[in-house]
Amino acid sequence: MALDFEELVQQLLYDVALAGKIGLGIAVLGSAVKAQYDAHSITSGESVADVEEDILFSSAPPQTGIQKLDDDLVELTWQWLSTHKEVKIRSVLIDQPGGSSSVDPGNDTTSPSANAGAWSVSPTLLQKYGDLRLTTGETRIWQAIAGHGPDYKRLPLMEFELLSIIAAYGAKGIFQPQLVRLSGQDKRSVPMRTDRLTKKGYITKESVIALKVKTSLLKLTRFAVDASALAEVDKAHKTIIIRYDAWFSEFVRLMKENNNIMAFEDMRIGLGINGKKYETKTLHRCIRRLAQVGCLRKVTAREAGNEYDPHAKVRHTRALQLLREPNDLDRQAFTKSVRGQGSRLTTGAIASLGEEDDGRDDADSEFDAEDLEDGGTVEEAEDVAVQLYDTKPIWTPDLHLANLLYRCIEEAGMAGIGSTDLYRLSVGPLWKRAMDDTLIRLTAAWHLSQPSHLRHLAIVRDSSQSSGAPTYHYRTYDNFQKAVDASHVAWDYSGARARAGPMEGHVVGPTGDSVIDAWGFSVVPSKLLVHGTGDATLAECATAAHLSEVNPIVSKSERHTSDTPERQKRKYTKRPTSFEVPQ
DNA sequence: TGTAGTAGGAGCGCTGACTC
DNA sequence: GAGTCAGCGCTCCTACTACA
Repeated sequence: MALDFEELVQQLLYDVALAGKIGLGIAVLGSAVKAQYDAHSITSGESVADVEEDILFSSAPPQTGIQKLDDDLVELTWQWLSTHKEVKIRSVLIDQPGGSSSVDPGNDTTSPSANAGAWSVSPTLLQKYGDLRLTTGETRIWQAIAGHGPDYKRLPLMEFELLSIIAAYGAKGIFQPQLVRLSGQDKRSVPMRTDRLTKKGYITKESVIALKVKTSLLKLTRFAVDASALAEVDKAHKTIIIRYDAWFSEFVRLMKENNNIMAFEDMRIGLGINGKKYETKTLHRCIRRLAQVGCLRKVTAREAGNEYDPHAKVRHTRALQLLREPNDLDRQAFTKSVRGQGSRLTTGAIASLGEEDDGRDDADSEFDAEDLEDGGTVEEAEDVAVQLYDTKPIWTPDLHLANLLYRCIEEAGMAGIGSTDLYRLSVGPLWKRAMDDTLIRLTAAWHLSQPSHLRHLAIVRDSSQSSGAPTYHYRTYDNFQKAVDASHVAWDYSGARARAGPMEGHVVGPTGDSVIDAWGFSVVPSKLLVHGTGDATLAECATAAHLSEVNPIVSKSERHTSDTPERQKRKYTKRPTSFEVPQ
């Protein structure tokens, strides 16, 4: 159907109003004109000669109106619009909001707000009208943007200003940081106002990662586009845009299609981000947050075996398992951290983590070989998924870690407990390093870690094989003795030495144990002390320990003038690999 | 590769001005 | 006085970067 010129002007008036206070530039006007004609099946590049043959013999009515979109038509439209009683012309050189052309959609030919296919403005027109914008009256702007007349109770002034800027960016939308710069409003107030606009239904607010920051993409509700048009919008922004909502929907769909368990690599391929490091890192964060709310867990799954080669090496793969039907809370967690569950994790939240995550989640190595090698996994009968940590840890910050560990190990009885089970029972995977440190202190020299009268509280470390890899195994002193008596284990090197006597340099009491002072510490022989009394300055201690030989300040005066800079540098940077402390 | 530091986005809550 | 709006201090979270 042909487009009547009056109808075209009415449509363009709407576009001018939609541009709000920013106004419509010549480039966008041209694109809007083209879009209107495209919508009425008149292509801008169609030649008159193409339709001449049809005029006489075609059953279709002859086409009327403008057949070709060129500079003259756009300029004519501009002039016609500018004479309209409701339209005003303003100069961007005087009052352009934000003062940056880079964020001004008024002449942004890539903006899809008014066009199906952009119309490229000629340099002549750009020079003539580039600094001018068409704007219209307040009532028409309100009608176009908000869908109703001016109503500052319903839509406060500051919110309307934001809305008009968002409207000016049309279907392309605008990122919240850009909106802050353009509006000049306080950056802390803008998110709240855009939230209100979303609740009132004026705009859509989509959580995305774009411009290398996590932010929101804002669009008028009427410009909410379907998934097929998203790629075009992304192109218009000329940046990587990660849409959490779209990811989440696709994520859930893929999980359900695969019986709620799926290899991580397959998920990456399914989401179309295989080989994209940046997107993969972001996906890891989303998965971590989803695991934190208990919607899914990371598992290591054994790949289906080779039926033709039963001796083929079993391969494991990183996988994800959906634990329940995702809800709105899970969608929020996928998008962002639920407030209070980040660094301020509650004990309950920690206990519900149920995943292998000790802070390495941002790296691709988060599912690494270590996860596969740890013992204590549970193999599922059906799809051979090996689940890690299916028991909630019991540690809370008000429990003394050493006491808790002793209790867990003691409850394991004569059989003892492996390190993986100990993690699972006590602190979970999150505080692995802290627990490792405590265990090393307790067991590296277990016969010295407790004074003799508390030896029954010592923890003896042994080693065992789990999944083909050596792991530590822990028993209490009494339980280890029982295991020895039952011929299940034998006193190994450390145990034999402990039973043979204390380490060299320690004073031995009548019972063979170290002599301890009133505080429970071993008494240090006087021959090991500086001057034999233990009363010395730091410098004297350093001299006695021969630290001056490696001290760069001391050696500075001895530096030979003939040393090369490289040799001097080596001297200054020389450090001992370790200090030998006399026993 | 892991960690610490930094910058920016966003949310919470308080306060003051304004209106009814 | 109550409700609303706007501004702002403080804080947390996230992504990036430099460095060991």
